[in-house]
Amino acid sequence: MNVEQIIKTEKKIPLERRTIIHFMLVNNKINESISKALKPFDVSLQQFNVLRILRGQNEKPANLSTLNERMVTKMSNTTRLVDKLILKGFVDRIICPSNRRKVEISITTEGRNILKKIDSAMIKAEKSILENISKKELEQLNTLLNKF
Amino acid sequence: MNVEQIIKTEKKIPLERRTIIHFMLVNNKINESISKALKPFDVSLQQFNVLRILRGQNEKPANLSTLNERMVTKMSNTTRLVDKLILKGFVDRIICPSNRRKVEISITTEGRNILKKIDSAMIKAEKSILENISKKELEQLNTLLNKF
DNA sequence: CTTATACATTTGTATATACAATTGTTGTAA
DNA sequence: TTACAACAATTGTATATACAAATGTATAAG
Repeated sequence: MNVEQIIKTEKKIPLERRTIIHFMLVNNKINESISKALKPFDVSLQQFNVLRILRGQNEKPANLSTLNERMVTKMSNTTRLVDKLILKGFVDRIICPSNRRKVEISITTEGRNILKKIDSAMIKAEKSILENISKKELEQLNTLLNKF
Repeated sequence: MNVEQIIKTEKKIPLERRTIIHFMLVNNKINESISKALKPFDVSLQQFNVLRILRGQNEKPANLSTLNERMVTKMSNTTRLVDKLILKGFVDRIICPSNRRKVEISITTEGRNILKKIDSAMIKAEKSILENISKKELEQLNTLLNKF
């Protein structure tokens, strides 16, 4: 991936700016790959993220603020994100009996089933995204990302 | 930046997946920084990108498809993005005389002025994003990003 | 017990973006 | 020259997201 070539400029970009642009370009590519993998299941990246969080709770439901805390990309409207998942039948939402201000969101069997199907597509997407990166390079990348 | 801590999970995430999540987290942070830097100027990241492309043309106007080609994050509606910039008085748009299907978009003096102001805010944001990264690490990062 | 404050979520509204269909223009083959 | 395909941008529409205000509930102070 050559930055100058992709954004079609002949100018020399300072290393700092170039790195940030580079970063965004790679991120776009990653997002495209993953969105494409999710498309057949009619589930967005954010929706998938919520489903995965709920599965990770093993049976224990989560409330909205917990979901928000754990999402990779925080959203300013998790209510409506959950609305969509309810419409699709992948999650349930009930008012928390011990604190009626809160809400308890849990994944349904149907939600677990779709997640299971998505899992293999996701692993495939991840592999294809990282196909040119060795394990050593992955570790190196993680070390660098830690510095941000 | 510790991935597990940020998304608040105790589970071990496989290195591939962890790297991708890590990547997204850093990207979110970068976007936040830059958006915050742009906020006082009431210009979005994409709008800023278009302005910078137009400035890079030195005087030569660009048409829509050229803009789209050169944008870091491609959009499926550059027309309306340009509409916003016209409303703000930062760009002009005329129908291309030699080919009336095309359009010629150019940056106005006002656009150049705001860009000049944004420039220093942007350099500051870039510096703060990369404050913990040495030059050597930057180069290392670029090498790794090239592999995607 | 009443009132005020903090909390958790939802709703309203504006804006942004994606995608497909449409419009208007140009090039080209008969 | 006409008819048709290709091109470039715009428009319509649905969906996504951001942000602030509103709703309903719990907690705490007097």
